[in-house]
Amino acid sequence: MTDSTTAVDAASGSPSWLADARQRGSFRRAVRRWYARHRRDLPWRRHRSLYRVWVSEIMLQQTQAATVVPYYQRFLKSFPSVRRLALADEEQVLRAWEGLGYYRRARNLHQAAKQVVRDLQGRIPRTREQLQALPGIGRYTAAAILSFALDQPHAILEANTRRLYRRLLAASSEAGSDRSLWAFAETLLPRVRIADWNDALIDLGATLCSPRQPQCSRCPLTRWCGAFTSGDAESFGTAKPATETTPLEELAIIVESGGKVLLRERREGEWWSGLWDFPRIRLSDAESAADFDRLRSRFLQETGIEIDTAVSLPTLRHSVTRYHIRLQCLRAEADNRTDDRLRNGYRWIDREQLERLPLTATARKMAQWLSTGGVD
DNA sequence: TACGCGTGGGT
DNA sequence: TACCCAAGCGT
Repeated sequence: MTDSTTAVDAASGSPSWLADARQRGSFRRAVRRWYARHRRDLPWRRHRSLYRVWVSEIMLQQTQAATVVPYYQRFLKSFPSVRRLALADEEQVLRAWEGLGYYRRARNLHQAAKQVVRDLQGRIPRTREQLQALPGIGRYTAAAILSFALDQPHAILEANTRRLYRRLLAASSEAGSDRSLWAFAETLLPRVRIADWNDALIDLGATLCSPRQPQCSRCPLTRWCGAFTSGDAESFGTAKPATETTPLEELAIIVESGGKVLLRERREGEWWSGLWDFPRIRLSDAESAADFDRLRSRFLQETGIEIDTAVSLPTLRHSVTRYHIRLQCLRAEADNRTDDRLRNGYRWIDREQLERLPLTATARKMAQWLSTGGVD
């Protein structure tokens, strides 16, 4: 190996070794040798079908593998086939997804399953174009499904491989555009054993080529790595400028009346649409949770229900994209329970139903307080 | 092209 | 504690 291995061809912007078939072969063997010894044992790699890989890939979008594992296993138990998924109610599907976030994924997956059963006799498409026509499946997911389930020759580009390729190319976030990274991935793609190849690159990116403190000393690819050669591998791992966050103050109230609690299904276009939530009020800068009379009147406006006193519960903190929400929680009794006064879609729900309904993450925590009779 | 979308793990 | 980040897609 010479010092010029990681040199970059000025015209194409790609490293000079990439044009050399022998070098590409050497690179591929290094990847495969590493994978043979270090592959992760993940449930969606055990017995692969189009359906199972599809479910796993949707769950894995923007979500770490370790987080997905228990959800994947439960989901397949509840919905073992595309037909069973298509027959399910959306509420059941969202309940199985609850806690994973990005609930649009679950609704798209459910819609797509219904489409496959209704229009395609239950046969999941086997081409990238047809897969990408289904909701929730983009270029990466289509390529992943076909390569993992059927070993079709499609390159992939996602968070792990994107970081790995940026480092290999010593590309800054501007130079390392998705267009050039996809092209790089396709040039590297071997002719056979594509599923293993794509898994290998993902595992390398996930376990060695991590965003911070990459394990270059254990990496089989340092000979070809521009970032390693530059001596500053870490700096290529993160790219995004931090977006400014906005703090929000909100109030949530558990209101009980005769064994029922007040809940509302979040509507289309709102955050957490399709999930159920306790009554929630956005507090302006001028409003304070300590001003109970004011809150009482805001609550009446929001729900149509009057409360007299309330007990404080813990304050929860959570984020939605660029908003950091401080959610103050209260518990109260309703003065009455006349359904005809309810507004904005609020409903009285049996406490036992809380187990069955899909709740937002904060609502689930509050429901736990309710069922255990206290706070952790 | 850039932003909205959720949550939990890691540091 | 308060960040950063994750097997992306849709608009």
